[in-house]
Amino acid sequence: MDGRVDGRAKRATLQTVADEVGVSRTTVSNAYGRPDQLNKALRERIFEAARRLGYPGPDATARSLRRGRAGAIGLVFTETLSYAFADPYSVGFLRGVAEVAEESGTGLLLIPMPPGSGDPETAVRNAVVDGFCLYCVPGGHPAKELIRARGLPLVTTDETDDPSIPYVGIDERGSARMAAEHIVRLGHRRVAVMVDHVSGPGTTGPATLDEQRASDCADLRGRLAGYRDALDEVGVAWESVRVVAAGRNSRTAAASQSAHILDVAERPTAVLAIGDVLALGVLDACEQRGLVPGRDISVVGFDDVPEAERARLTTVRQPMGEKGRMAGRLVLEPPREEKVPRIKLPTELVVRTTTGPAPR
Amino acid sequence: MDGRVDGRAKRATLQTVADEVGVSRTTVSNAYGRPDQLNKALRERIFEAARRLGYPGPDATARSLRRGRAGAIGLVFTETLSYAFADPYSVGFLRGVAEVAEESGTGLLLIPMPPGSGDPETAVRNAVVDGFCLYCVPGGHPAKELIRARGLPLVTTDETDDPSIPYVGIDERGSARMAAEHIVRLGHRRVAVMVDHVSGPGTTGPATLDEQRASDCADLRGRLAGYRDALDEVGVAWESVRVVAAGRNSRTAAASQSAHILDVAERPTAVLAIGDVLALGVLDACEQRGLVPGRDISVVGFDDVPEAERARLTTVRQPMGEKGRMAGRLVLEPPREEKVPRIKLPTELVVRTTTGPAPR
DNA sequence: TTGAAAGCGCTACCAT
DNA sequence: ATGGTAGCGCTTTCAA
Repeated sequence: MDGRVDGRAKRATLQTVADEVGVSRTTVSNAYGRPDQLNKALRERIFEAARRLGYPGPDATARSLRRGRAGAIGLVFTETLSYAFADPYSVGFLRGVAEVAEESGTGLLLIPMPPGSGDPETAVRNAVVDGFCLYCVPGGHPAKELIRARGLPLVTTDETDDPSIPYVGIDERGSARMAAEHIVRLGHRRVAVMVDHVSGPGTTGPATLDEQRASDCADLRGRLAGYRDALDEVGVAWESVRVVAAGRNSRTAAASQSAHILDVAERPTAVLAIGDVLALGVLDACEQRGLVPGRDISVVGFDDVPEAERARLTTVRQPMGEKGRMAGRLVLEPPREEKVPRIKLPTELVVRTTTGPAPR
Repeated sequence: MDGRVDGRAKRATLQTVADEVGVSRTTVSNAYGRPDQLNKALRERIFEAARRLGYPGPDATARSLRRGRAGAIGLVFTETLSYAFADPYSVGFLRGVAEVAEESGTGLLLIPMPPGSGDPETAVRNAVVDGFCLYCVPGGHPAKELIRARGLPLVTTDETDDPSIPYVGIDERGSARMAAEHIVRLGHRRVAVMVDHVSGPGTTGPATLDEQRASDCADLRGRLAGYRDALDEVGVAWESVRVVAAGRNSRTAAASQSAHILDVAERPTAVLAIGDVLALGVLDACEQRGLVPGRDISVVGFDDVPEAERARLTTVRQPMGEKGRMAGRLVLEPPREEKVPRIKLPTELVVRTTTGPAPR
């Protein structure tokens, strides 16, 4: 019957103000949204009445509903926001999206969707947005279908997604290959790989081949395949490559799990990390052990986060900001063509001082 | 007349599906929102019809309007999101807010409101949120009034704000004083201060007393006052303290503006930076000049960001995450009491190796 | 278990 | 320059 029964407090509305001033709702609405549609004096009178009545201005939700525009784009994360913010790579991507959002007066709705917490369906359903960026949402994640189902513009940054979803990213495999080729060219043959996690988050230590293949993260699989490509080329069997999971994408986690790489007989001479944050952790571990990167051991990262330069880390640079900007634009102004955009941005090997010739 | 004229595409709605299945809107609504209100078979039939008709599920905006809940809390920034994300301190705060938001299935709407870009009024008015966190919004910023006017729960982290706004923060002045007292106790008397900016962003170099006083950022003024307290105590005239603006809160900016501190006759023996990011920049500049922190010059930061530990930076630790969590909670469940909460979280001086006795 | 009615608060359109 | 009308798409209450 009456919405008020829902427990909402009675509040002043457009109508209240209109009645008070003795004009129509339209006019009050115009006072806020189209100042040029009424004369200044009336507008002032309306605002004055609004103040008196404690009318807070047009309701944002109602306005969105009527206008058919939410004024926000949704960023979906499957990790906790805490992690998302913690990695400078993510931050770079977000900055990119934010830039284009800012330009069009659009907000960014962060939609946390970590494994245990809450119901992904509800989170997606209730998000008041004009489109979504899927950001590190693994292939099989339930959120993906829900989001598609909402029928809003959608962009993903995850490589092997459904080809019907617009995509912006990099050539994961080729880029990883560059990193590994660099190492191989320097003569390294005993190589280890550091990843965040293969199966669920939290799993640490060496990962079996099966586990690697089972990873739900396409980007990860792509990078591993790239490493493998380069190693195959020189006859290094992938089975001989120890793949170690840090458990999560954190510098300290990587440092501690580095024990599985550094403290073993026949220590690898090179470590490929699938992200700079992990690589920096490996470097920390090296330092603790008195190993000099570039001389005693070589370390290559991925991303080229700001901190990588300071650490003189050899890494693969990907244009994180540009990725974010492209993704943002694609959501804000979906191309009308039939063809689904699939954009690959260029990457580049940045050689600094953490890599050097393989020690004999 | 007809809303469709607005240019919106015709889409399937609840009603469409209801008609197709031959039930009422209520029943379809229940199928989505209250599964226990109808039998399984009917629910399936409804979903099936929805699929066939391309009905994307209940519209989030309409649902929000009807329910009176937006399902998001607004985070207002007056800098570009790019900067906001770039500082680990901000990130720590955001992580805190995110944590409590996640727990209650609430999203975070980032509302960019940088000086030049777009209209703050529009941004605030259109934000579909249940409350706001004001985050580094200077005292006189127009956004503040607009947000208040919306009448939603509101929390600020900026100290000397309107006392009618719930506040969570730290004792800026006392904390800064701790930092300066530490320096003073080590015998330093020639002291410089590094700030991000006093007046508008972008102003760099030494700042006059008038400029310092005119700063619109209460936190900054509080910290400067704290430094001054400690220096006054030992007879160091504040006029003799060179306050240098980096122009913005960035490590590289601080490094380059450090010239105004390090490359002058009678070089200061200690530098107080109002944030760790700036302090790290000062350290970079010291390194370039071959100055050893803790021996040739002392540097103190503020915040205790993760990077500070790695750099062995002496600093004032503030609980950024806790600040965020408290702020989030205060917005999500505004206390019903009359008294406006004003929470000050504890801080702590963390002495590492960038400070040492004043060189003679 | 299902449905009819009653709006949530607003803005676009057209007419005056 | 101002107003009347007609919904935007949904959920809730109450009754059947």
